[in-house]
Amino acid sequence: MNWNDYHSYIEITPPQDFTLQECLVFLGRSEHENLHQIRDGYLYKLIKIKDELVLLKIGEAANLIRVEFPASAPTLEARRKAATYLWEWFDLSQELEPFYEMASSNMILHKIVDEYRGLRLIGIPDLFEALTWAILGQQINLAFAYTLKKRFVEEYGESLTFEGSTYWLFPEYKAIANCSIGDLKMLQFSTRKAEYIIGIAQLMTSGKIRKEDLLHLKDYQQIKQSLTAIRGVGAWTADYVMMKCLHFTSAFPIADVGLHNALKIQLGLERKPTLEEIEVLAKNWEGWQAYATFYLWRSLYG
DNA sequence: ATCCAGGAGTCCG
DNA sequence: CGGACTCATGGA
Repeated sequence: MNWNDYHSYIEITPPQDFTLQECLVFLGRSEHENLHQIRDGYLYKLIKIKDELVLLKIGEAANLIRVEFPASAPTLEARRKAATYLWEWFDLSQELEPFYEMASSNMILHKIVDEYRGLRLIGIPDLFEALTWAILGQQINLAFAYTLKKRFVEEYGESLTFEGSTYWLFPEYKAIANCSIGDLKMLQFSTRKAEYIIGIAQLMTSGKIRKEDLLHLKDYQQIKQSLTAIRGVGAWTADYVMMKCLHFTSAFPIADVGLHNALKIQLGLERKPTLEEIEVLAKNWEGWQAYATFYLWRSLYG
């Protein structure tokens, strides 16, 4: 991780193949998003560092990522954690050349990697958030999923108001472990979604699911099995979480409806492709299925 | 009104 | 193991 500390702000030197603007386009895809804001070309994000809410203002300065701390003077630890957070959020450890190399000769991918070059797989570093967001999105349209998330965040998350704008933090699992099914049903969660999410909050509170433990397993299949053993987590959710939270570039949520729609459009099909057809199409994506999927999702947002 | 949505669990043979 | 059924409700 390459960053410079100027005490009141920091600058991160991104790796090759990084374009902040492309990442901001993806982050700005939904009007309903309340876990970050984009204004005047700057990205605002609230994070928590040792019980303290820290607002980040992220922008570009001469090909560097500059992070300012508009709401309060940052401690050294806050500056370090901010750099670490951004490095993970934007997946800056990844070397994308092999992906672009593969994609350049791929019938489906070559056009979109050219168009969105520099886009990184925007992650969800917090495991509880990744799991919860995936479960919220199961089998309902995305607009409604965002509505549910907004209610959930604004009911159980912490917030900071600065210069007239309110910034939200995703709820912590400890705060949700004590919820009843009825509490979440009041937000229009289905019984199933409420059960799954409270169950996961309880598993995490008791230490039975931890991101570090999953990452230590290393092996793709072991981690996927550990995840799908959780009630409410099927193959799609496990791959989604491995892709967005655990940084597995080979994770592949092959049953994803958004992926199907993107492939249908890219290929000019009358219908969505079948799973068997997708397996054939993705034959050469080996090792980069997550990035291929992510770029295809991006293609759905104009 | 009708169909679909960034699925998962359960049951049945 | 593979397929059908159930959940559950907003959006287009």
